[in-house]
Formats: sequence, structure tokens, C-alpha cells
Amino acid sequence: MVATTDFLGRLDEETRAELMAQTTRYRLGKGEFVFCVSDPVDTVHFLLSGRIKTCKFTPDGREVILWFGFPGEVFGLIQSPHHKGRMVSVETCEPCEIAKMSSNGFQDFLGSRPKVSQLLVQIVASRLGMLANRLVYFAADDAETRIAKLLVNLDARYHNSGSGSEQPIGLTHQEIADLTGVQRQTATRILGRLAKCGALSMRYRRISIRDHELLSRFTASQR
Amino acid sequence: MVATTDFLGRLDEETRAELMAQTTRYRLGKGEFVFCVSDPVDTVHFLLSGRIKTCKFTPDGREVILWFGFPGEVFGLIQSPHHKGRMVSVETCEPCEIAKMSSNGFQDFLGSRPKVSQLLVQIVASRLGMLANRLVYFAADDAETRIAKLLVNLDARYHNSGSGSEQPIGLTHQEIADLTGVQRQTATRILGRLAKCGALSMRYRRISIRDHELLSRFTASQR
DNA sequence: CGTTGATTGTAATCCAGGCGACAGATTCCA
DNA sequence: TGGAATCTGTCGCCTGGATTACAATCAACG
Repeated sequence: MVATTDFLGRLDEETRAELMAQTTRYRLGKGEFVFCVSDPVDTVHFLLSGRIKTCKFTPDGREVILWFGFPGEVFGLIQSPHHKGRMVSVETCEPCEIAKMSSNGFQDFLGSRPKVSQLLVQIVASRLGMLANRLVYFAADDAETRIAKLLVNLDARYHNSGSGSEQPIGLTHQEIADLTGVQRQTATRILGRLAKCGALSMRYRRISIRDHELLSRFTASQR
Repeated sequence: MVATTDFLGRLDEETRAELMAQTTRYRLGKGEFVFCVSDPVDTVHFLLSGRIKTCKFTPDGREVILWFGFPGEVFGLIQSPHHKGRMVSVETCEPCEIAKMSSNGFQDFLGSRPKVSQLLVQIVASRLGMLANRLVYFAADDAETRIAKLLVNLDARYHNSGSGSEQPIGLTHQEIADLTGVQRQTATRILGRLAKCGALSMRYRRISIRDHELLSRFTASQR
């Protein structure tokens, strides 16, 4: 199954080849930035391998993670309508292989391929849907519920094998905090609670869902 | 100036006429729903006059407002990738005049007009940007800051005349609470504070910004 | 193989804002 | 014009989670 947001995976063989022929490839190490807020919007990027996070920073330096990107995804499309420039920053979570091309080149490419544009609308729309859901969580759920929902979602998205995936979720407590809008200490405390009652198993940096059913019981809003 | 999200306003005369020729018009009174979450996605809508709100509901019945729609905007494009069906509900804030057409018809229309698809990407992207900003506010700001930011944004968007607009913001405290994720009472309390110090003037249901500069001082994160 | 930096664990304090409970104001509509 | 319904204003209590402050682990690299 191809994920909704897997742009490259949803192009047909030929179109993909034509597109990739116009790109140049490069590599980044862990924790590097592909671009930052307010950088000029002159390139579009395609993630070939690795994982990235799209984020923003608050005035006082807190990071807020908007979503993760997986291989096959496009990013770097969006320009702020006001001050021009990037609206978000993109940071690698691990070593990544990326293909890039000029924004103008990509626009030309789209101009003659309406189907691809429509696909892009779908992809951006699905990100919109994700953020809309997150916003509802923020408005309605307490910290524990938000974290439980995050873990369930991530697990589904990450190793979408559906089977009894015991693979750890490769996130630090800090990242979980940045995703759910809580303090790092609060994340640690709540993860500890969830582990103690048996829903999670954790061994330093290796958080994984032990009891899927039990965890999902915490995703029902408490507030 | 045409707003970024004003779809109809950004089409050229001819394209707009062709599009509108395929629509049928109808009217709704205040507080009616154009469609609700999980309704089938078989129509696309264009707001001709009035104002709408796009929202979701929490399991316990709380409303979360995602964004407002103004004349010229398209809505009803997005389908949930999982369970199919609408991802959001759309409710009128006042009597509205709306044009609608079938989703398939609209897809065909787009198929032969790549420029319009690209415009749509921009529009969906700008909503994505708005939600991303809201998410950052939720994660980083306290209630007072969120409300102050909301009022500033609304004022800019609403009566974008830029001049010393003394027009009231036509929202109830409940709506402000639904937009900022606080209790209705909290919204009332904070609005009262802002009014007492002279940033706002309020006379039952008629909230307007008295001192723009003073209000914007509250938009600097306190936390 | 030990030092350094990142990550995790825990505990005490404190307050913003949720929640419940009304009382008054205003608008709407019969 | 007179309810009814919807909005607004104000309390007090109480809890979730921010904040501050360390200590303990782990991993990575010279």
C-alpha cells in the first residue's frame, strides 16, 4: 500500500523518471537543516531515504514539530503569501538522501501535467487534515490523551505493517514533548505512567507499544 | 487587493464565467450546515456572499473552529483518505449565498486547466500555513496571548481596509473560545481585562479594537 | 576506556485556567 | 410587548501541568 503522502510512489513509472531526471541528489547527516523559515523559496525537494521533520520555532526558541516526512515525500512547496520565503523549517532526523530541483522547473513540470497538480492538492490537503486533527487534540485533550494519541498515530504511520509491531518508536522524550506541546519533564512523567501500567515498554530511547488495546483506552479524552 | 484564499477573485473573468455556468445556486440561513463530517464528498461549493466557519467537533460536543470563509472561497474539496467522507463540517455564520457543483465536474474542469490546479495548491497551502501558525500558538502561548493574536489576525483579515477600522468583530465569546481552545468564561475574563486596560472597546457583542498598538503588545508570548 | 554531552528520571512548588454555579443583559420572535 | 433563548459577567475551588532544580544513565568519540 502506498501512503497518501508518498508523492513519488504515486506517480507512474514514466512520470517519475522524467521528474527525477531534472533533479540533483545530495546527502545530509543527522540533525542538519534542509532549509529554514524565511529562506528563499527557490527549490523543491524529494526525500529518497531517511526521515525528516517539518517544524517551526517559537520566539523563545522552543521547537514545534508539525509533521514527519518519509521517503517519497515532496517538501518545500509552500511560500508565505506575505513576506515571501519559507513558512517552516525542515530538519533531518537521521542521515538522508534527497533530490532537489528548482521551483520554476517544477512549476513548468506541473504546467503540462494537470494530474500531478491534482495529486499535489490531495497531498497538501491530507497534511491539512492532519494538522486540523492535531489542533482539535490541542483544544480538547489533556496531555496524557495527546501523548497516547500521538503514539498510536505514529505507530500506524511508521511501521504500517499492521502486524504486532514491536519496533521501537525512535523518538526522544523531547521530540514527543515538541509534538504534543508539553514540557519535556511532563512527557517523561506521562510515558512513565503508561509504561508502569503496561501499555508501553521502554528501555532508554526505545519506546514501543506493548499493549495496543490498553494504550488506545487512554486516547479517549479525559477532560 | 485580492486575498490569497479568494479563489473566484483570482480566476480570470472568462474562466470564472465558465466555472459558474456549471454551478447551481442556493441560499442558507444563519447557523445552518452546508455539510458535516463524514458526509459523502460529492459536491464542491463556492461562497458568493456571507460568512462561513469550518469546524470540527470533539467527542464530547465541543466545537473547534478551524477557519472562517469569506466570499469568493472554495470549500468542500477534501476527502478523508481513510473512511472517505468529509473531514470537517461547514456552518454558516449569517445568511449565505452559495454556488455548488459536482466534485466530478470540478475534477474535469481542473483536468484541462493546470493553472487552476496550481492555484488550488496555493490556496490549500495557505490554509495549511494558517493552521501551522495556530498550532504553534497552542503549543507556546498562554490564553491571553492566543486571544490577542486572534483579534489582531481577525481584524487584519476581516476588514482588510488597513485604515483605523472601528468596525466590531462579529463574534460571540463562545466563538472566540472555540477558536482559541479556552473555556467561554476564560474568554470573557480575558476580554474584560483587555477592555479595562483600553486595548478593546466592548458593548455587548460588539467587540472592536480601540488601541491597535496596545493590543499588539499582548501578542508577545508571556509564557 | 574515560570524558563529555545528550537523554532520562524524580521531586517540590506554584499558578493559569478548567469547571460548576448563578445572576444580569440583550436580542429575538410570537 | 412580553416571555424565551441566547449571550455576558463574576465567583470560588481545585487540579494539571509549567517551572525549577538536580541526579543518574547512556552513547559516542577521541
